[in-house]
Amino acid sequence: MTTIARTPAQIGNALRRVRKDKGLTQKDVSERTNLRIATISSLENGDAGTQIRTILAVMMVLQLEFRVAERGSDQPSLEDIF
Amino acid sequence: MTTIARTPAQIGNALRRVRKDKGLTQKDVSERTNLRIATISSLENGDAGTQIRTILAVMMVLQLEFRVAERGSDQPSLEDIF
DNA sequence: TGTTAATATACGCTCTGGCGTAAAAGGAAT
DNA sequence: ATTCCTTTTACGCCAGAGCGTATATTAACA
Repeated sequence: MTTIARTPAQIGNALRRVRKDKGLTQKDVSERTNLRIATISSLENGDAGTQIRTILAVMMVLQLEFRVAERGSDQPSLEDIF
Repeated sequence: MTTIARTPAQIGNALRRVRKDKGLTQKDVSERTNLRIATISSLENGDAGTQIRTILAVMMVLQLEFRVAERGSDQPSLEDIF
């Protein structure tokens, strides 16, 4: 699954969804990143001031990565083709 | 084009490349985002402390978006299929 | 090689992110 | 309802991001 994220809120929502899908709590992520639970909460709630190092640390733990893509270039999925 | 960005440096490089491809200077981006040139420079050089609002503002101007993707899920390109 | 554009750095300032810590509020069960 | 887990919020603190401004440094290129 790949989700578009153009706003801090969209990033936060995406990370929260993945975290829950993986059965992890904010505390789990907190421990594995050495970030405060409050920081994870803030990020998931779309705080625009969150530093990129913080987001990337959480994404690392969730085994996620960013892809920088041109806006509007729709991502063709295999389902769209076959 | 879609580039993977797992580190602040990779994000900075991707944004710099796209900016130049579009024939824009840091000053151009600076004016359109109301961010200082110094901030753009810092971001492009991979400052891990850059805030997500700053990165997203620049990406907006460059008509870029993030995609949150599972690490290791290779992005199949049409060329790979046909 | 000298001029101009572009990028990188620096200084003082204000604001706030994340820290440590703690408490409050929500949620999901029995 | 109460217990337990999870998430949110709060407070004082320090470090640093981005601001305004200005000056280096580097890059192009006549």
